[in-house]
Amino acid sequence: MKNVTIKDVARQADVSPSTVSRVISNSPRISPETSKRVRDTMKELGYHPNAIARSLVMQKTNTIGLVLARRTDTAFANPFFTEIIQGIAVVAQQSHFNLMLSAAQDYHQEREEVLKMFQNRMVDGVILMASRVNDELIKKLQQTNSPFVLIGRSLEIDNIPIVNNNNIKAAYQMTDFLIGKGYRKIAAISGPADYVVSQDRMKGYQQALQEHGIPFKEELIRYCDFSYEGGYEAALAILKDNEIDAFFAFDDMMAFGTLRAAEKLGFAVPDQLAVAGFNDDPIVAYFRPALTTVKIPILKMGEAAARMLIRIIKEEDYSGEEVIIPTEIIPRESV
Amino acid sequence: MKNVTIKDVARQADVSPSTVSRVISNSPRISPETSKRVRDTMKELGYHPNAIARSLVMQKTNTIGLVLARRTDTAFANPFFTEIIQGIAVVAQQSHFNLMLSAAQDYHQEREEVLKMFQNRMVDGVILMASRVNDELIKKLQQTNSPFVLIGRSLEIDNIPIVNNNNIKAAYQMTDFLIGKGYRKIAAISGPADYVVSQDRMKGYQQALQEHGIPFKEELIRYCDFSYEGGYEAALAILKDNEIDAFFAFDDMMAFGTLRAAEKLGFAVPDQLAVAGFNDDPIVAYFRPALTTVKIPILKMGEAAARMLIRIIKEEDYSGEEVIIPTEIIPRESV
DNA sequence: TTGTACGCGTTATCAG
DNA sequence: CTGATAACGCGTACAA
Repeated sequence: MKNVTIKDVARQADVSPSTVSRVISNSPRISPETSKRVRDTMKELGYHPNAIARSLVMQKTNTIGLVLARRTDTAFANPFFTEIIQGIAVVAQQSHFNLMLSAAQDYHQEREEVLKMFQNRMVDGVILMASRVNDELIKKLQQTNSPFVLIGRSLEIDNIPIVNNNNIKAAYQMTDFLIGKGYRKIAAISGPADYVVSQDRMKGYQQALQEHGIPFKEELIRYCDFSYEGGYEAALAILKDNEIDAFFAFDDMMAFGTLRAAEKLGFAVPDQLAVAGFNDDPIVAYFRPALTTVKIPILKMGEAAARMLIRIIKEEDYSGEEVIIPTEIIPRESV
Repeated sequence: MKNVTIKDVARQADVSPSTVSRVISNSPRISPETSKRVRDTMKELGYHPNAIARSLVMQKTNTIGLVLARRTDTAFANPFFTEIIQGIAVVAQQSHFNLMLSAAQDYHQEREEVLKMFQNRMVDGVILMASRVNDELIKKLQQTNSPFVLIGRSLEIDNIPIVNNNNIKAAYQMTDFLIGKGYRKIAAISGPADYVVSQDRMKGYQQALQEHGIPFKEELIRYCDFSYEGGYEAALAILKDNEIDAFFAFDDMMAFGTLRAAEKLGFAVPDQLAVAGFNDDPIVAYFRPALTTVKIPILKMGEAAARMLIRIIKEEDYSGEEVIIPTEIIPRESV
């Protein structure tokens, strides 16, 4: 049951290991006969190249890393992440890259995991989904020339490989859409304040209000987790002390929570209260009332990120760019 | 920017490479002074062991593989899989194992992917989530002595490492529960017929009917994808030609589809028609009417599988076992 | 307690 | 067109 190596093939085919190696890599300077003979013995012996040994000498692992920088439970509960992973997995597959997954419990651990992946030479590059501001991890990766691509981070840092949607614009448009529908007292339920997505969406929300001459009220906004429970509690809190006619939740799961909170307090949606979300998770359309939301082509973002990373790894003189994926408002029943 | 190796450390600390190696592996026979000196220089030089090189010599990758054997879109759309992944990821992390993810588009490609992982020596073992009957992949893995653990496969093959829930029993209990509630004309919506889970749940369903003296009717069962759309269409088809008082869908997403189909045709749930699901996906509780379902501790199954696989890999004389995770009926509004 | 020499499976360089 | 030989970075008998 011993593993058959390049040497075994060489011996059997009566050539040197180098020749076998050349056959494997389709080297042009090799006679058709030997090539065939070697290929035959490879089949015969059931030979498969050892990727580890190859990695060692090539200094390339053909592996990309992905670390989820949230408590894994919240990360996986949100369909957003699984869809991103899906996009990445498919592209990796097509490009003959392996995908290494790692889950970090918090922000600090994410840093450790990412650095470890590089330090142990397990990956050729990573895709980062963490979205906090002010990340020294980024600097570190830049300093050490470690290939990486960001997903969903701010645009404020320049010249950095990133796949994003324009959160400011999207939030602006949704808010504008709500105002156009006649809503004036629009409350906002945001994700954690230190996430760039939260900040950007908040900006767009405020911009739209301002342009329509609607005063921004601090008491109409709440920050919470990107979760059903977070949205639920936040909505209850806002409804308790304020009279409003619409909710704009910066995430679909939060929007669901909002929906149920409104329902619980006896508000009819959308007649007495409108609710809008963000993401267009696949599950959204199945709920009642169906959620009006901002569609983000999440899958495409994952794919784009993977493609960019692989290109950065492969091409010496390409170091990534900024890709903005366009969003779209999906009107449904909840508004 | 060159990578610092064991040799660099050795030279700097004025010892031999083997000594450094011993320090790394905490070899007992080494003087405290040299140990300290070596450790210091490791820090000083920013040394990190190269996992690839280590893998090559140790013939261990410390990596477990996971391949999703569905069209990736359907795989990821179903929360079941993401939760399994989560459980696996957490345990892998704790055990200092890497997790390699791979997505296969179909049954045949799954086989290729799994074998490739082993042939290229990328993994020490794999976790399989494919659930079709009669799998030669399994045999192949057994023959080649490749560590693996199954999740959710049949119990019919003996002596095989597997984490499962007792689908027959669970389906029996849910059907029995429905009958106890007074329902008699219970239709079943199953996943694909060649999946073992489907078959097992169907068995339990039939057993319960039989024990209560209720005749089993072929026209009251339908097979479809594990998806919302599948359940929706199946329910419509059944309702079109039959008069029934309850649906038992063998998956929550299908149950949702069923729910909406009933709604569409004007049936009030649960007053005119009961609907029961399977899995207890986290999202279930948020729907209206909230779904009565069979709770499977999915996360625990992932964890158990990962733990078992790692133990198989590490312990020479342990080759896995059969772990049955208990299920539980969660009564909610839909029944 | 430490150092030397060899091997893990491949690729690359340099001769021939 | 092909074959030695030397790396890649590390672990480990065997010696000292």
